[in-house]
Amino acid sequence: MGKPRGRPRAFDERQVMEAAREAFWDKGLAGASLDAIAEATGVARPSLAAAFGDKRALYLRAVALFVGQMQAAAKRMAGAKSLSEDLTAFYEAAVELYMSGDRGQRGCLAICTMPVEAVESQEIRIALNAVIVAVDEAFHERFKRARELGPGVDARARALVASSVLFSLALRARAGATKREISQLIRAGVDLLCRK
Amino acid sequence: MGKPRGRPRAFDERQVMEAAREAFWDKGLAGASLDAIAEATGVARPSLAAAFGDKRALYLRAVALFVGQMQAAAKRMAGAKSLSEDLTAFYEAAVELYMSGDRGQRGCLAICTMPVEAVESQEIRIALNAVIVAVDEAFHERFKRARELGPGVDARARALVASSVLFSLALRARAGATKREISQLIRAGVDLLCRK
DNA sequence: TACATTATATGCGGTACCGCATAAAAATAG
DNA sequence: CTATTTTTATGCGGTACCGCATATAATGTA
Repeated sequence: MGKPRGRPRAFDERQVMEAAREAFWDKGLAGASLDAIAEATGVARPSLAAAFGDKRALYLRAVALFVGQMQAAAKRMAGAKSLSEDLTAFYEAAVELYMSGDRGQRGCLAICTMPVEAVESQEIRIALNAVIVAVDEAFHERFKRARELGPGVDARARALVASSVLFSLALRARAGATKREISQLIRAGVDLLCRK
Repeated sequence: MGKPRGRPRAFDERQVMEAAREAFWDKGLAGASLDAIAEATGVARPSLAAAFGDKRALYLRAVALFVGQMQAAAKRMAGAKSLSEDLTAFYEAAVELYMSGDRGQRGCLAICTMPVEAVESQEIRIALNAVIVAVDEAFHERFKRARELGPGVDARARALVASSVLFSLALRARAGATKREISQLIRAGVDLLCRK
């Protein structure tokens, strides 16, 4: 493929996406403004619109970027160690992300900012559901391989509860929970999830 | 207390609160407009401001109204029946509320609309945390009384996971989960939470 | 009946926001 | 060098929203 025809992009698409992710992570879809993203990146709004579409489309791309990073972390859970070690490692990696950010803890971009939009926007509702299902399936995969649990254990049921613990961590982190409280939940969740 | 001095209220405060709750439940704080609430109730905006303060104050009152209704439902969990029956009954009562609404499922007003505001507004972050803690404590009370579980079981740890299941139900309902999926989660959660 | 008090109704001011339209700029292709 | 294509920059239009200020109405009190 040769060089593109017209005037080249003057901005870095990845940089804009990261700025958008930060803005939406802090304020959600309704609370964030394209003006702020445009100013933060030095890109004019019409350029954003041409490259990414409208505000909602940019938001959904930012969510996808975030989810992709989460899924990369989830692969560390692929069964290298024991079930409880893998679960703990994944929860801790997630919390690491949830508690990052200079301006305080922000939880999960998807779980903490999509639900509020999910009633008015079918598109976002479907995307949110896709995120939830993906988390369920990631845990399901891990539980299916868990030989620590007897054959009578329902891997699917465990996965639903494991997802719930993750969502809870996401919410609590954003609500300002301490690391100590977070750790207690991780321990309680893993302990219960690994019962025979 | 005698009658108040000046001109009497021409609107029903409770009716306004319910309209506010509906609006915020659907759209969240940023997405809902005072204009819409004013129009829906026939009350002019300045009257709302005089009676309830600004938008955020009205939102927090609507959340308090909702949480109060939830807590009333939680008291049904006071230990009348077995642990698993009480947990199931409470989850089902909550889900009943989460899946109500003509325009589709809305989940929990607090869990689904407060987090997005919790980064920018310390007031809402604290209020959200208070809701979470209240849920934790409600479950904690119930687990402390559960004699089905041995004395070695950590009631506090169980409560943290039980809360997580509730939050998960709230999120999934808003994401459009089916009643079947919701039921599976309740069953999986209760089953695990009642393990010895 | 006159006054004080509270609530209501209307309207203004300012801000922020999104989307689009138009014109200029920067690159490639012929 | 000209034409074409794509991006950029500026600006306009319209909408929605919140908060406040002012004037009016309705009630209790003297």
